[in-house]
Amino acid sequence: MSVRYFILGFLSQKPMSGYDIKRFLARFNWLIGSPSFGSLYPVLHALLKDGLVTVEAIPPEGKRPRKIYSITEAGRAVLREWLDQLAVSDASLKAFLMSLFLAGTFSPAGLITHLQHRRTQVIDRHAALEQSAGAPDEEMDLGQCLARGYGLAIAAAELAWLDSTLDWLPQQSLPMEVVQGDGALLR
Amino acid sequence: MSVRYFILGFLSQKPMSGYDIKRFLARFNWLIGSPSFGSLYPVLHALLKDGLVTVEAIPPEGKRPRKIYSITEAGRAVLREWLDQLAVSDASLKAFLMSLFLAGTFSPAGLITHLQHRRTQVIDRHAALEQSAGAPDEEMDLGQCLARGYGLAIAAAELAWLDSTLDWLPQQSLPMEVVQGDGALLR
DNA sequence: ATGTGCATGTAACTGGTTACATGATTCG
DNA sequence: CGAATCATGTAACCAGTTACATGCACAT
Repeated sequence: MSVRYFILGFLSQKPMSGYDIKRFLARFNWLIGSPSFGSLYPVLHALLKDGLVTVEAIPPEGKRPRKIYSITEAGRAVLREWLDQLAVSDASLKAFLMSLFLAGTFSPAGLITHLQHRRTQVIDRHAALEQSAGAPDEEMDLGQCLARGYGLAIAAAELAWLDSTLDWLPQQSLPMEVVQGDGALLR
Repeated sequence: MSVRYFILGFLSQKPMSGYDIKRFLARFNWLIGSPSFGSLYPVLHALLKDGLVTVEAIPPEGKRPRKIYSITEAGRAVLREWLDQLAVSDASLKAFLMSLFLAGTFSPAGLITHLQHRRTQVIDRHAALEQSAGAPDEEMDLGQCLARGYGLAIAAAELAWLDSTLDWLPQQSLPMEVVQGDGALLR
């Protein structure tokens, strides 16, 4: 049920309609895929029933009203919980990109920790893939060879991006809120 | 039903057991995920029922027999059909990596065409993502900014890999069993 | 002898898709 | 005026996961 938390995350940024969320995600369709309306709207209804979001039908100047959803405090708590568990798990590319979208809900320090954690994961995977050629008993055909090279390239690119972002980020987050004293990851 | 064709593709390389396929795919778990046994074995049974594969219980030196599956001619035809349709569709990263695994089932010329087609797709997506900053009416928060940069980095890396592979591939005279061992192959 | 890895399998569940239905609005 | 886009929704269906069950082999 990852769509649930993903929606929750978008709504934590600003109130949106279901259609807005879909349209926004379409841009990253190739990387992570975007949920269909057939899953989006029911999830929205479920979130509403659970009290994690609220609706408001806003008629924009004589137009047909759009249903704008807003996250509640309970919703924020649930989202925070999910992010915490995501940070420690060995996340897929999809899950990580999701967490990136929600960067705004992290504290500055928490975000940096999150990226650093991801960095060690990527390094591990890159090393594992590189080693996979060393197994001499197992022959690699063209397909395995290409797939391995592709994976290595993606991992290397993500590592480079993480490094440059981790370098750039501290300068950006200075004007933001001060880190919480108790070491909590999230704002 | 992508697992079906994926399995078919692996079996087109060489006969394997279900366990073999799972173990092999685990390496790329972070990129594309690997199917669980709960889906793997039933699919294998279905393929068998449809006559796309055959089984042979091979007892390795007094050990308990393993079920080795082999692809049939009908299976090869189905796989080819799937690959054809995949090549023209706007494939996700996952589907593309799948097709890479099956590079051996392409003709040399067909593989190059496939990669070139992918290349234009990646260029388009990169351009689309880059443009998404230009929209002045829509403000980008930190999360959208990071996600966009991440997507751009991945796309750029894939493009670079495609270029170098397309450059390297034609020199590889004859198809199938290529090199084993050293990782400098795809550099 | 007991635990861990190999190896195969099944049943229940569910998250998500496909396909369909509706209506209002905007554009050529 | 008709087509396309915006916008929301429902129901059937299915792929794939989780959880469980089985049994052999091998090491500690």
